[in-house]
Amino acid sequence: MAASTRETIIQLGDDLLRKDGFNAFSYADISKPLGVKNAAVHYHFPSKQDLAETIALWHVDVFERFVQKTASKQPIDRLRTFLNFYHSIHLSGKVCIIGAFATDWHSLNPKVHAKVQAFTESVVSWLSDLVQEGRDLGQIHSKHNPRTTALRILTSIFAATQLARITGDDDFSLVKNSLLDELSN
Amino acid sequence: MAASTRETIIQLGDDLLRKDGFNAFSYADISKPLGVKNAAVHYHFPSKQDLAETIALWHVDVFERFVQKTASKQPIDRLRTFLNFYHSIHLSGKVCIIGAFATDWHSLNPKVHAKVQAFTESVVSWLSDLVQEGRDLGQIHSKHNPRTTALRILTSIFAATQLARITGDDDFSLVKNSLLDELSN
DNA sequence: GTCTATATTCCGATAGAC
DNA sequence: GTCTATCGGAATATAGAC
Repeated sequence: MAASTRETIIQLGDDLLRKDGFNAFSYADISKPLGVKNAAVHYHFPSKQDLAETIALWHVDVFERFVQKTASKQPIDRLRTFLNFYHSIHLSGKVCIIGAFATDWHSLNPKVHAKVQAFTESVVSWLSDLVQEGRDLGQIHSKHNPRTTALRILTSIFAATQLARITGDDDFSLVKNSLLDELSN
Repeated sequence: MAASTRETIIQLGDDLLRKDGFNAFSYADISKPLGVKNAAVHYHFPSKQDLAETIALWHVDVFERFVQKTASKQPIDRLRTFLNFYHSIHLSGKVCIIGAFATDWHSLNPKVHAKVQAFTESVVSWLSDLVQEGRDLGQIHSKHNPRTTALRILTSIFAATQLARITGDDDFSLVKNSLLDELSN
């Protein structure tokens, strides 16, 4: 099925947000590829905050599907899939949405904050469960409590998508591979 | 000694850059506290890119002094001081300059990029040396190569300054303390 | 050398056309 | 329901006053 205008706007907005940052793009950057005037975007998303909120909700959806699709995998394989997903983010020239929202935090209103918080907490929670399960099964090695390990995985890999812009692709791989090496039993 | 106007601009610019992001502040935000018109800032820094470049160079200076001041410490204590420095960044409501520049990367010109790359490489290099030395002295425990461990420390702690905006202060401490726990022998 | 008045462009947003 | 013409304001930057 063809993507609706609304869906296309969300996609373009998400790309711009994660490539350039919330304050670096305008509605004109979204309307131009669509072949309409910038004001047309305001019909679908009255304010830029509304768009940001919808982008956050879209990530909730995507992650929910990711969770379901990987639910039957072994914990260590879920981790591998998670890290591969971040690798694709890096290769596409974007950064993780969590870091993008975090550095633009003070430009976003409370409604956006709430959605981003819910999304982030769901990722941390999912990772914590993965670590706990993996440890119970003897697949994952970690001396910290599950949430702490989850935070260490998440911070390292999402910062790697940022750092690699500065220091190069190799450093992304070093971070990614070291996480797997370290956590695998 | 009283800070020069130029120095004050750099300070204000750095604060705004790390609190709100490069595209979220204007010269008016800098000129207002100084009691002058926004155009006055252009005399000191003709373009915003010039200001960004100078901010990057300022961080090179600060880090150089940090390195010298901590040179006589034991590796594990240097690490502790480094992580405490990031704690103060977090408490002041800012994020690490590396992450701030990284998410705004495509808004910055090649001259800024070069300065940020030099700064970042000096931090990674310093951390790598610290890890290597610490391991030789039996103070630091790490199964990866020094650069990889350095990258894991840096990514985790700078992302923690970002993540904690979303999930709260506790998570910053969890990351920070787990790094020390894990690396200390 | 330092700052102000001003130009130009672009931004987010509203009102209203179709 | 969808998009355009347009507004008010803010952004970066230049030219020139003091």
